Amino acid sequence: MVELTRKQREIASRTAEILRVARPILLREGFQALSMDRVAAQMEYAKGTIYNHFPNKEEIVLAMAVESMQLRRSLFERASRWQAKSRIRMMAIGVACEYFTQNCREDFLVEQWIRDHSIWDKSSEKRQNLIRQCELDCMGVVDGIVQDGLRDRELLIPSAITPQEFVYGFWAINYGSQILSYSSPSLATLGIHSPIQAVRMHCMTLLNGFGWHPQMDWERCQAIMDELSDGFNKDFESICNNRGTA
Amino acid sequence: MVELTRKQREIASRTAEILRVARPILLREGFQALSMDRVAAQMEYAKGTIYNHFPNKEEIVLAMAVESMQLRRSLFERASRWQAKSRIRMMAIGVACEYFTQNCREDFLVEQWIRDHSIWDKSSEKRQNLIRQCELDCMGVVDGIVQDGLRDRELLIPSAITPQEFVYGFWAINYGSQILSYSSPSLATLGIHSPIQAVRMHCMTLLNGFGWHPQMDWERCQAIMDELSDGFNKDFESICNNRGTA
DNA sequence: TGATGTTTTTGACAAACCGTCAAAAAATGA
DNA sequence: TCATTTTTTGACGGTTTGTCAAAAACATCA
Repeated sequence: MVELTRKQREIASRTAEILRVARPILLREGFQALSMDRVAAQMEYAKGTIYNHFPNKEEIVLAMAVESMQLRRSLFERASRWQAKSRIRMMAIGVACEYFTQNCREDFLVEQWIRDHSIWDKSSEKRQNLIRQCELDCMGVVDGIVQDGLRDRELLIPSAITPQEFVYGFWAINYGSQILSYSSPSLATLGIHSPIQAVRMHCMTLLNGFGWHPQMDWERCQAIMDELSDGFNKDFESICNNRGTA
Repeated sequence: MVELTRKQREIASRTAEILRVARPILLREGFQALSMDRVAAQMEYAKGTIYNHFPNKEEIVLAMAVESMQLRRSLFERASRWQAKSRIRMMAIGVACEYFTQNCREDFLVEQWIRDHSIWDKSSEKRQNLIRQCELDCMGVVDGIVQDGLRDRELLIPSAITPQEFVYGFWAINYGSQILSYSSPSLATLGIHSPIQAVRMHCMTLLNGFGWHPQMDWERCQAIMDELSDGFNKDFESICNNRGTA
């Protein structure tokens, strides 16, 4: 049953179309403004048809989030394949995070919604698992780099924490920074003009502090990060454009 | 006009009562479940009366957030008054964060809602400013500690970032961790069993990495954090209980 | 081609919610 | 006591959600 009838393909493509229509509504006007009526009207279908694709609007949001997190995972995987010492590859993940927040802003924002329990709980187990899997995969990619660092004796993690908890710190600082820089009422007023530079500096200090070789100073760190940015830009772009094809 | 009539006092106290009723609905069932009808029914008032207190439900959420952020500010201020070297006082802020997340879980969750633009934008300027002020104050408290560290030459911040951006890193890691540990689908599955310990470790490494004296190892760090916890517990508790009196 | 059965689409419908406002009720004060 | 002000009420118009029987479109086969 690999063959799909014309009708079936039509339906499948409409699922994607719904997400395409729903996305700007969610992003620009929030979850409340995203109504089934409105999506239906905009697509010139009856409301019932939309309900054939998604049982409720929460599920639409989760479906969008799956796409976004799969994109993030792709960027992480690409970054992790960089041919360099483990620490540089770890920094490459940071570059992927920066890229994601800056160039895939909409996807980053969509990711936020899944943290809302009332949205999460109304969604199907199937999509919840897809998201869990993505999160697991992302953690796995970074954990792989850490494991390489440990194996090559370029890094030594204190016995008080697990490698995953080590990763968690970077996750938290990046994630926290992204949320704050998006939603905090005017960081500039608080004296924070370049949150991205600040996070770079903190990550460098952390990596140095944990003794991950090669150690480096700010100048060298910036040079490497910029080099990584250049190296990835084209690849990242094509990943962003070709997504959904897999 | 300092004197309030009985009626006026009645009305004022009802505002607080509304928040008391609305809070568990918001926390347990989310923003959508929080309806004016329901609050009114539960308080045995007509809906119009609730609208006399708040022009919409967004404003109720922001009012709750103001309370929560004022509590956070109080905890920060208390922590910052600890008589010790600047670095230890910085760690005291970390303890306040831990306390807030663990013992004032509901307040922490309420804080989240203000990051939702559709809620923020519908609220009154007055409450928005109250929240901005709280955030500014919190930053100010921590910045004060950093300034003391700089003045006493116990800390030297790289010229590439501002003192506020230095603070930002700690804000981000704590904030990010709180959000992740609350909403990430099962951190334990990812191998993260003690997010709080992990954050402690990362903060210690950061503070050491920036050369903030006195430098310390994990054992010493834990000892100090535990001591701070003990020192604050009673004060924090009474702050939590007496809030709203100011 | 046309008759028959299946799948898909449709939009009217009940229930719930938001925010308004004129009228009713309560409080105030002379 | 009665006139004036303040507060409360709940019915109302306009939306939204999710359902479901009927209509339309499609597939299959004689």
